[in-house]
Amino acid sequence: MSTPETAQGPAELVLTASVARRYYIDGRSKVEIAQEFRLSRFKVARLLDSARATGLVRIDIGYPGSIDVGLSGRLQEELGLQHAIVVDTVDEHPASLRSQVGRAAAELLSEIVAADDVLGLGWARSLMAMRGSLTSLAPCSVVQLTGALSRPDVDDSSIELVRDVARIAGGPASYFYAPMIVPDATTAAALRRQPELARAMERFASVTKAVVGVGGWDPPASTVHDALSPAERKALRRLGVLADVSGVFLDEEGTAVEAPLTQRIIGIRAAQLHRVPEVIAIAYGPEKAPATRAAIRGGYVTGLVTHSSFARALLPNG
Amino acid sequence: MSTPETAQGPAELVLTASVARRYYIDGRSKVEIAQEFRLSRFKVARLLDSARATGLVRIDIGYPGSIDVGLSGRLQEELGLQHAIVVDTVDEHPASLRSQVGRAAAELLSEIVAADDVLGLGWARSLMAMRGSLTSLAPCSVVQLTGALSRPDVDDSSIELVRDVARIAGGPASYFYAPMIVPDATTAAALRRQPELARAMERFASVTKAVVGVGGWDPPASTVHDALSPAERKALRRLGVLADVSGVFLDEEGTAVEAPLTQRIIGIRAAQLHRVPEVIAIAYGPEKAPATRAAIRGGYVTGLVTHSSFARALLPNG
DNA sequence: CGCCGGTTCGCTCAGATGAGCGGGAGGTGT
DNA sequence: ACACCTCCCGCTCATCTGAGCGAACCGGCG
Repeated sequence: MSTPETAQGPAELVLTASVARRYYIDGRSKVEIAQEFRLSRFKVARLLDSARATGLVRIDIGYPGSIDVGLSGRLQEELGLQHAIVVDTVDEHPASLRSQVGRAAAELLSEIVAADDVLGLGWARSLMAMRGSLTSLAPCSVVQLTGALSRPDVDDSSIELVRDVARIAGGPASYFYAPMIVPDATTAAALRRQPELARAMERFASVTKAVVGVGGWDPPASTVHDALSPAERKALRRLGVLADVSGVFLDEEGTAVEAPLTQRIIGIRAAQLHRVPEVIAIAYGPEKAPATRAAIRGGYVTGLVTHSSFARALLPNG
Repeated sequence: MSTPETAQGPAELVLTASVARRYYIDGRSKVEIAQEFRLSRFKVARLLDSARATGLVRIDIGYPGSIDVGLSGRLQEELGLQHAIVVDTVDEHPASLRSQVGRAAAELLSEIVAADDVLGLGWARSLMAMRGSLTSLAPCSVVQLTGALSRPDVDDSSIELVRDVARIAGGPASYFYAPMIVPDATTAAALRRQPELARAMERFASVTKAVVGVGGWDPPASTVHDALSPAERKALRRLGVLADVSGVFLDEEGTAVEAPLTQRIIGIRAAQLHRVPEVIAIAYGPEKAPATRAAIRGGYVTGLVTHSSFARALLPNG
C-alpha cells in the first residue's frame, strides 16, 4: 500500500542491480551483459527498464558549479531564450547577487563572443560587476549603446566600461562623451548631429551582441527612473511604461513606447535594439521580474543572466 | 586546483544539462535531440560523454528495500555464488538479524523454487526464522536432510519445519524420526537400515535445492558443536574441522573431513550434499564467516543469505 | 609566411538497440 | 474439460549508436 515496490523477489532484484551496474556504471553493451548473465538481450533491456521504473537506478543531473542548470534550462525553453544562466544563490543580498550574476555574465560573454562580433554595452551597475569579473574576451569591437548617467553612488562612467571591455578584448572601442538624458529634444538632436556621436551611433546597426541591464517602473528599480523628475515619471507611467532597456521604454506587452522623453535620450533606439541578434540582460532582484518579462516578450531581450529567485519569479509556474 | 571542473562556459554547461535531461530523463534518442537543438548527433554524443565525465549526470543504483544490492552483487560475483542476498542491517542484535535474514531467505525461496524442485532442508534456528516468514511456495517436494537436534531453548523440531514448509508449498513431505547424532556408528547404521529412514534418505539424491545453516568451529558457533562432548570437539578440531554444513564437516579449504563422528550422524552425506545443484546457506553473525567461506570454497554452498557486516567480513577487501 | 601539433567536427559502417509482433505457458471462469 | 485471458519471452526489422577516420580549424613557432 504505502510502498508501490516491485513485486519481484530478492534474487531478481540483485540480478537487476548487477545488470544495471554493468550497464550504467561499467558502460557495457546490453549484448555483452546478456552473454555474461546468460540472458537474452531483450531480458536485459526489460530488467534495465524495470530498474529505471522502480527507482533502483536513479539518474539526476547535478550541479557541479554555482549554476542551477535545471532552472537555466527551463527558463531558456519556456521563455524561448537563446541563452539563460541562473546562478544558484542562497544569499539574497543585492551586492552579493550583483557580483555573482556579474561573474556569470562575464563567463557567458567570454564564451559566446567571437572575434567577428560587435559587442554593444548598455549602462547598469550589473554591467560594472560583469566587467569586474571579465578576464578574457575575443578581440571584438565594443560599442557604447547609451550616454552616461551619473549617480552619486557610482563613480564609474559608461565610457570607462566600454574602454575597459575593449581593452580586455583587445579590439577597437566605439564610445562617445554625452549624457544619457538631456533637458530637451532639440539639444538631443543637436548632440546626435555631432560628428563624434553620429559616428558612434552609426555603429548601432552593426551590433551583433549586446549586454544590457533592465530597469523596472513597477516597482520602480531603474537607474533611468531615478534620474527623472516626478512629473516625468508620471508621464511615462501614464503611457504604460513598465520597463526600460538601455533607454528604450517598454509597456507590459514588451512593445516600445514612444514617449516625449524618448526624444531626449542619447543612445540606441528601440528599432535598432530590436534588430540586434542577441541581447543579453543581466537582472537581479526579483522586483524587476515584470520588467524583464516584458522585455523578453517584446523580443528586446534574447538572453538572460540572473539568479534563482528571479528565475522562479519569471517562470509561469513555480 | 581543488575543482577539476569543466573548462567550458556556462552556456555550454546549460546546453549540456538540457541535452542530458532530454536523453536521460525524457528518454529521447540522440538523433531527436540533435534535431531539437540543431546539433549533429555526434555533438550530442560528445556533450553526453562530457556530462558523464564531469559528473554533471550522476547515476547511482539505489536501495529501494532492505536489501543491499551492491554488496549482494559483489558477493555473488566475487565468490562465484549462484545467489547472494545481503540484508542491509543497522541493528546487529542476533535475534533481529536472524528474523531479517530469515525473511529474506523466505522471499528468495518463494522466488526460486519451482514445482518440479525437490527442496532439502537442514536444521538451524535460521531455518526456523525463514519458515516463520514463508508465506507462499511452489508445490514442490520437501525433504528432511538431517535428524533432529534438540536444544533446551528451541522447542520446534526439525520435523515440524519440514512439514510446515511442505504444507505452505502444498507438496509432499519426506521426513523421518531420528536424532541427528547417535552414540555410535553401529546404532547409526542400524537406524539407517530402517525402512522409514532408508526411504527418506533415498530422496537425498534427487534434491535439487537445499537450504542449510552453517556452523563454525573456530570460533565455535554451531548447534552441532554445542551438542558434543569436549573430547569429541577436540577430535574434530585436530582433524582441521572448521565448519559444519548440515552435519557435513569441512576443513579450511572446504574439503569434507571424514571423522569418526561422521559415522554417527544421521543425515545427508558430503558427496550427496555436494551433488545438490543449489545449496543456500543462511548465515548471520560475522563470527561464522570463516566457516561459510570454507563451505563456499568447497562448493558445498552455492547461495548465501546474510547481512551487511557478514558480507563485508566475507569479502576479500572491505 | 608556411609548417606543425592539437583539437574539433562530421562522415562511414558495423554493431547495438527499440518497437511491435506472435507464440507459448500458466492461470481462470464456465 | 474447454475456451479465454494475461503475462512473459524472444523474434524481425528499421533505426540508433559507437569506434575510428580524415578534413578543417586554430594557435604557436621557426
